[in-house]
Amino acid sequence: MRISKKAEYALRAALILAAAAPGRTLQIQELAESGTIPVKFLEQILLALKNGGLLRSKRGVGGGYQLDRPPRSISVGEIITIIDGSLSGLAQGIPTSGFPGAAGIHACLEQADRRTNDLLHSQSLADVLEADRARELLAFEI
Amino acid sequence: MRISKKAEYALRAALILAAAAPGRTLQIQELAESGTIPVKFLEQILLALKNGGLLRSKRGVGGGYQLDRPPRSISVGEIITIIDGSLSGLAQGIPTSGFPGAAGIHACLEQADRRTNDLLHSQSLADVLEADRARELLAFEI
DNA sequence: GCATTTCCCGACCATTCTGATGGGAAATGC
DNA sequence: GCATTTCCCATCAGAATGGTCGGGAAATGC
Repeated sequence: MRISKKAEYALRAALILAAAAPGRTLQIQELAESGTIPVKFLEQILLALKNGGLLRSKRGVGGGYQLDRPPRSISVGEIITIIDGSLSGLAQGIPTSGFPGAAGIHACLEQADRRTNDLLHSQSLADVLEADRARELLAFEI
Repeated sequence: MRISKKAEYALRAALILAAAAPGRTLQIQELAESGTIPVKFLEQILLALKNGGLLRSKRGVGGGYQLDRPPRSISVGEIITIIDGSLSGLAQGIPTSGFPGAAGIHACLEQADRRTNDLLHSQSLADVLEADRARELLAFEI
């Protein structure tokens, strides 16, 4: 029913990378500080994101991480899915038969899953950052 | 990210009650067998549903449970909410500031929550049973 | 008054999940 | 060859999940 801390951290890190100057690499340390994330925990997360095809990394002096694709083409849903395995699996494990309404309830939950999936896969990191800026502007005007 | 087993059982029990002849009371034993639910566990669940204003109960010989309202006016979302406390809290615990995109990501997840909430609160037990019957009919024609 | 059935506790338990932490191997740059 | 930084596996404590068990009180029907 919730998003895992791990996925939350992954989103933070991805957003920080997305907000950084394009082409710039950030090290785990910097990301951990900017996002207030435990370093070693973040390490695992970045690794997962890398293996998920989202990040590119470079070892050694001057190494670090950067997004492997433009922020416009990376969705919130994709990140959560990489980390948590799935996103909003309300229908997971629910039987499709065995008692009255079984198929119906499963279909219903599946539809809910589809909706959040669609929404979160349609929101890119760029969208999120823009929403953030729009919100700041609004706050300023008030 | 998932619906708890408890909520799943609650849905089963509610649907079984909804499918029964109106006005008929079912005992824990019957519900447990029809829904394949551990009896003592179900007891807790029915109690919660009763305190949530969904069920009416009667003690003693010939006692049991029945819905306190027509199936048309009880939603899937209501049941899950009573048992799990909330439904689809993707945005729960996500900060609204502290790093670039924080507000944006929170807003995004909140929107997803609103959508599943709307959907599941719009689906009544009656709807679910009907969907079930429609599906059976379809299977028959194939 | 006796059987039945819900009500309502509270304790316990096994397993899994979550949120980390630690230590070393392997690249890389100089 | 040495510092740096990622890679990767192993482990761990604590919480949550999904129950189980027991027992006594209170309705209700006969």
